[in-house]
Amino acid sequence: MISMVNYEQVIQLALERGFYFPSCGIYPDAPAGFWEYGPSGVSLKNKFIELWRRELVRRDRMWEIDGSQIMSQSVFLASGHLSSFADPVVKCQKCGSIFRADKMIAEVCSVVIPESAELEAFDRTIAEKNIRCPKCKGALDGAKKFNMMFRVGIGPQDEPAYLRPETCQSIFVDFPRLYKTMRGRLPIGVAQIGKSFRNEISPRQSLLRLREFYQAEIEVFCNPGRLDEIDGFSEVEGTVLNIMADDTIRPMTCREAYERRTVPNKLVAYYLGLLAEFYKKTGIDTSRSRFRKLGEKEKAFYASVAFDFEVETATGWLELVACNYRSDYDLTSHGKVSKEKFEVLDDNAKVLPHVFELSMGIDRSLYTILEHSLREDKENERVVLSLKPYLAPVHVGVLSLVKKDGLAEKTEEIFSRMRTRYDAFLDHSGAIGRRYRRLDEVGAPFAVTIDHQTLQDGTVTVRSRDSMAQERVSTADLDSYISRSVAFP
RNA sequence: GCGGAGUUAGUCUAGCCCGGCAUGACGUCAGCUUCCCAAGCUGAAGGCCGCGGGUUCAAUUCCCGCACUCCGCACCA
Repeated sequence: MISMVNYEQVIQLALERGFYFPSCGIYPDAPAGFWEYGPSGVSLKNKFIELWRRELVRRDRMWEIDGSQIMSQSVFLASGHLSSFADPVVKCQKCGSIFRADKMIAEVCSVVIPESAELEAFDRTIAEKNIRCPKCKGALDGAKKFNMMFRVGIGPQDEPAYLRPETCQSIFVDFPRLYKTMRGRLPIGVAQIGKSFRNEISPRQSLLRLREFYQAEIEVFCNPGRLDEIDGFSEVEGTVLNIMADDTIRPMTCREAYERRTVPNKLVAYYLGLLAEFYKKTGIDTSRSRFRKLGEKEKAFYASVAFDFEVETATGWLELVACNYRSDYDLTSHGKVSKEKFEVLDDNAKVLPHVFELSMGIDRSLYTILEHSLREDKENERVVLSLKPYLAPVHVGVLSLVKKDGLAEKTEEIFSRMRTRYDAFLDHSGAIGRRYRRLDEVGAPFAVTIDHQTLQDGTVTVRSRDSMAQERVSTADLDSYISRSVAFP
């Protein structure tokens, strides 16, 4: 009857209905890992971002900024990306093949050299063991670092700079100014939505692994001595988190998670709670989600505690948000390199804030919303995108039952009253059932149909997407009906 | 990056072995008809058959290279 969908069906819908599609598609040299959002995708994305603003930024009274995508070399010297965000590679002088140095050496002669070792270590082993190109036996060049950041040259001097590999660096860099000018008090969240860039070796699966992608990041600056003093904690203490630690998933409330020390402090428990409540409202099936506590080896080098928020999709468990307690790693290193002071006054004492981060992948979240919302309704021979009404690219379709007898004109009159307030879609042509099905596929929760009775008594039918049920509504009440139905929660 | 499979209209697809004007369906658009759930009829638009090279009188078809997509592996701040 109603069946779940797979990855292919989501891609198909995305391509056919203008959600997203490959970038530069008409040219043969289109690079992998770049996708664009079409009209339906942009509309969904904008609404998703609005929900994020409501549920996280405004709810927690965070500051939102919008930083540069290109940042100076010094930023990444301080952040560690210049040295650490890179893989060691060697190139064959003869056939030009490129290999991961550590992997190739381990494979050929079983000598294990850590990825982060000095480049000389790879060169030395290659020379000692006389390692040649595994493909053509040619001589190998010296090892180099392949940095995953995109380098750009600025001005005629080609000054080195980089496309940011994560949005949060501008938040750290801007923190001292923000704190002074915005009258800050700890704890304070600073949020940012924007693009980040990573030169992935092998981008895959459309929106799931991109070279240019959207992040919504929140950095919460806090006093490490007062992590259990969180005003809003009572608001989320009953919120259930599916926490996965030691390979088992256990649902527990934020309060339980904190009291059992599964989550280290109230501040982290509070933000995981906010995040869980946000995702519930996106329409993602959160019964198939988990906060996976990362083990020592999996964590990023700056994280002392880390949870990945993951959701089960047709492609397996997918990481949507990385939640890292970054301690004072970032502010300390930016302080050292820039000589800027990052200490602030809290509770009459000077303190270097710690940072807890929620780093959200927007593209992956949108994919998951589509996958979890898409249904094949075999009984009614239709494909339905059951998006939350407030996220739907089209709020309401406005249809004339037939074009003649003045119905088209009446329909346009009703449409023009709605079009600046809602994402409304006007359609006169074709069989009415076909037009309903088309709207079902872009997730429009309602369709308003103007028929002969409309001309007599001023009522229209409102057909709802999920139930296909219809009711008559007076045109005088239409605005409040739709506005109530598509309002954010 | 490695191994495998693919790439023909918006989408899916036939043709490829065996070289000779590019198939069909769905969708889209217009008209007629019906008037509340993908009905029917008529018509139309839409393709350098992924890109580049080679063989050939002639390449969607055979050969080589590349790009991209998908699946596994690896990678994944």
